[in-house]
Amino acid sequence: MYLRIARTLEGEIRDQHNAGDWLPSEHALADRFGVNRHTLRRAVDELVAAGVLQRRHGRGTMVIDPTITYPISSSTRFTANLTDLGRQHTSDLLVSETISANDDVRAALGLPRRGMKVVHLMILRSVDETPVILADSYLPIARFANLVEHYRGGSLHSALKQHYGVSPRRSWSRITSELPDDGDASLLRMARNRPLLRVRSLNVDPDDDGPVEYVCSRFRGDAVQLEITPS
Amino acid sequence: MYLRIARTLEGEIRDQHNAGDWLPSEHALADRFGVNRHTLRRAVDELVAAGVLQRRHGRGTMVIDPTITYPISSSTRFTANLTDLGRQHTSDLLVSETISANDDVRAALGLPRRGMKVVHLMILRSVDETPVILADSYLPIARFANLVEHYRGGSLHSALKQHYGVSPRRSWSRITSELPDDGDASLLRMARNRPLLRVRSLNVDPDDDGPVEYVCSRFRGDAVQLEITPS
DNA sequence: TAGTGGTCTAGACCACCTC
DNA sequence: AGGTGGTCTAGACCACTAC
Repeated sequence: MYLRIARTLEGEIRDQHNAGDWLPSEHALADRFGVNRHTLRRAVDELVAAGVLQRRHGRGTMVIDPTITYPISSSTRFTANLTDLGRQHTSDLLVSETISANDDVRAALGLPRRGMKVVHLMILRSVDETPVILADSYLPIARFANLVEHYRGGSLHSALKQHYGVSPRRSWSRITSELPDDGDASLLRMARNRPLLRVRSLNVDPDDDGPVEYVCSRFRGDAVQLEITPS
Repeated sequence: MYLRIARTLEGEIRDQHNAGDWLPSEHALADRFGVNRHTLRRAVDELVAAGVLQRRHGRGTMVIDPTITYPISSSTRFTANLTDLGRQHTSDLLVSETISANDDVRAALGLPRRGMKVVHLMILRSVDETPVILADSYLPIARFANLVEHYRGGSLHSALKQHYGVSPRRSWSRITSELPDDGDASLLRMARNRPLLRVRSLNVDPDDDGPVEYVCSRFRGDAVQLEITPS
């Protein structure tokens, strides 16, 4: 019964509601479907788990953007070629700062000592107003002095080439899948219970194979397909 | 209260239980904690969602391997190199049959007509009794006649080489992330709300680049890390 | 047939938010 | 103060699994 109610509700939401709308109260919905409030809650549980609804204690139950939550047609998927990651799409620079490298970054970039400084860039790449990739880039400050001043947005790799004469080449990529934290889910406009593709990769200087950029990218797992072909 | 019970239960499970153990019944646990069965169920819900427990209707509630469920240390992760996929680990042949190719398989293998026959193999690869990869392989029957008889388990690519003289080479791989369905979650002993890495790839004959095998592999996203390095 | 988890009902009280 | 979602209780019946 709760599954039937969930399907009914889901259809109505897709037809009649937009993101941000508030649902009638659980009490009202339970009355309307002629079931106990617990049963109605169980139905809403399903849609919360599916990423369609979001509960707010004391306020109500809100509709989340349904158009992104259900990219059922595979034609709506983005395809990202691994060799092109970090070089395409419109991008917004969210963070640009100099920080001390943590252990992961140090290991990837081969920095010898703790606490060495790196430039941290957080970039959100979008296609047609839809956020697709959220990427943290880490570059050693020793090699890219003043990068924070030189790069203000757009193509990072163009800036690297223009100001430092480097055209990084991908060395390796490691792919895992996780659930997003609140911040990532919000920026990528995805439900917290939908999977996230995480790609960590290292870019090196093609001349000397020295590490120049460590990137941790996050994709909406349901919206992006990574394609790997032999180089 | 249900959160307190969940934490208590989780601690006991990690200390005293191994994967495959059955928990006491909900009725017994509710009695023991002095709460209503619904409250106890709500606590168990948490651990099911966290991937610690798995319910089986009519049988009981089972403990899932906690060492894989919480791979907090990255050293406990499996690493699979994309070029090695399908050639390693111990494997169980779950399904071996001849079927009509669906559209996805036809497109990948370049089969001209609808309804052409392919061999479908479903293989579960495990490491130390832990299921890691679940793979569906599709091979054109025209090229691999009697494969169902020739291959009974073990290394598929050894069998292909021995009986058909082919050593397939990876042509491309496409990676997405999804939530598992019931069957996949059960076979991979993972929670339904944890992410799944899905890798679709095509293997070709190195001699003529003709498609010989289309593979759809599923990994536990939290237990496996795909590594990609230039060949 | 007995035991297990799955669902539904009915009612109560609490915590949170808005007015 | 009144409405919303969050939790707990009590009891019932069903569906599935094992013996």
